[in-house]
Amino acid sequence: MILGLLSHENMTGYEIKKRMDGSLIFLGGASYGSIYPTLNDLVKRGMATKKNSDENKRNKQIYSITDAGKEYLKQWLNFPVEKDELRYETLLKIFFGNSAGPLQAIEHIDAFQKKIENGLSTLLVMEKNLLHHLQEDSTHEYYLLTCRFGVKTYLAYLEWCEEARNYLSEHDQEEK
Amino acid sequence: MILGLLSHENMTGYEIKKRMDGSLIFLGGASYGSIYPTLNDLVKRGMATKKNSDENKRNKQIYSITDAGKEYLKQWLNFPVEKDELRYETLLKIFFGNSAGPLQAIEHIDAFQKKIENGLSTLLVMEKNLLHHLQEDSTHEYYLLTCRFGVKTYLAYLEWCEEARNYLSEHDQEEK
DNA sequence: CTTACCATGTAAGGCGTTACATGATTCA
DNA sequence: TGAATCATGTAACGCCTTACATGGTAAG
Repeated sequence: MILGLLSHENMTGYEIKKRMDGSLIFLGGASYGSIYPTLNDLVKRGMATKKNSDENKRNKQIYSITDAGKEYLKQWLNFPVEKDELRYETLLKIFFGNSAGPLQAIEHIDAFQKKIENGLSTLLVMEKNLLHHLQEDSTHEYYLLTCRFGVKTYLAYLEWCEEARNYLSEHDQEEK
Repeated sequence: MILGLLSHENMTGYEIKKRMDGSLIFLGGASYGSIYPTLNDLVKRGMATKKNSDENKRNKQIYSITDAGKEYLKQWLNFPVEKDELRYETLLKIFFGNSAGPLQAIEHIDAFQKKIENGLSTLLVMEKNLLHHLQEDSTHEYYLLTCRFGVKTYLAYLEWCEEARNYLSEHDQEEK
């Protein structure tokens, strides 16, 4: 992922982290404790270079991808996908929800729904922006596809939230 | 998750692994190298007991949840969700797809679609079974909700696959 | 009789997080 | 001037996987 980001533009470790925690959170995050060592490893392996920006006294390291790095990235992209993994604790808590009862489950669904609604509105803004700037850069088309994936799945999640809540509250009434 | 499984029925480590890799793969898997030590840890912490089944000469250890384990599980279920994480390598490869081009991206989408179609048909079978046996056990209602989540999201994925493939193949023609 | 599956566990190692340590700059 | 943000890194630790090591049983 870091190599991919560097293929789009030169960045510092700090900026990479921000990107991963921000608009790309959808693709997965990372901590400084993994970003900086990875970056240095990429340099060691000849896939990136590190330049000290002297713009300020700030100790700012700007990383750039090399041709070898681009080649490696292309190879990785070419390679079949190994792992697609969804790990939703919410889902686990719903699955074992019988131990705690419907009210607990509904609380988890409510919390989940709020998170998803927030994520969705972010994605919709991104989508709009991408549609505006599609012509500028062909990478934007791929961003858009990823974004659309998010929009569609989040809409499905929200439908599920409604359905599940209705199901559980009906069941809860029967119990009384 | 192991504690949750034990709350539903007594099991061996081997059975737990099979369950996690089978119908519950949706909730996440685990290796023996994490299951057996966890099981022993649960025993050490008084949350489960281990009984040697003497049915055969087979060295079969059957684990059961204790009251303390049930209590701990309930507390965990009560606790707010900390992490819902989706890590789809497919998505990452689509996002950086510009480096490899639309044909590569379409290949990843095709492979993804096949995986999802398989998963969906499994989920639909599960759903049917659950609907048949809903009355028997109230845990089934929670299984059904989880299953419905899968069905809905997988359908959304498949819609996305169509959309993305169309988008990319149009774009590919323009390039020629 | 041998292949596949049942069954349990340990050891080494990889990967990533959290916490720590440090310091500059910007803005209110 | 103090808080927030920019900025980089290391060390300890936890968690998990892979690979190894071992053996029983069922079915063809």
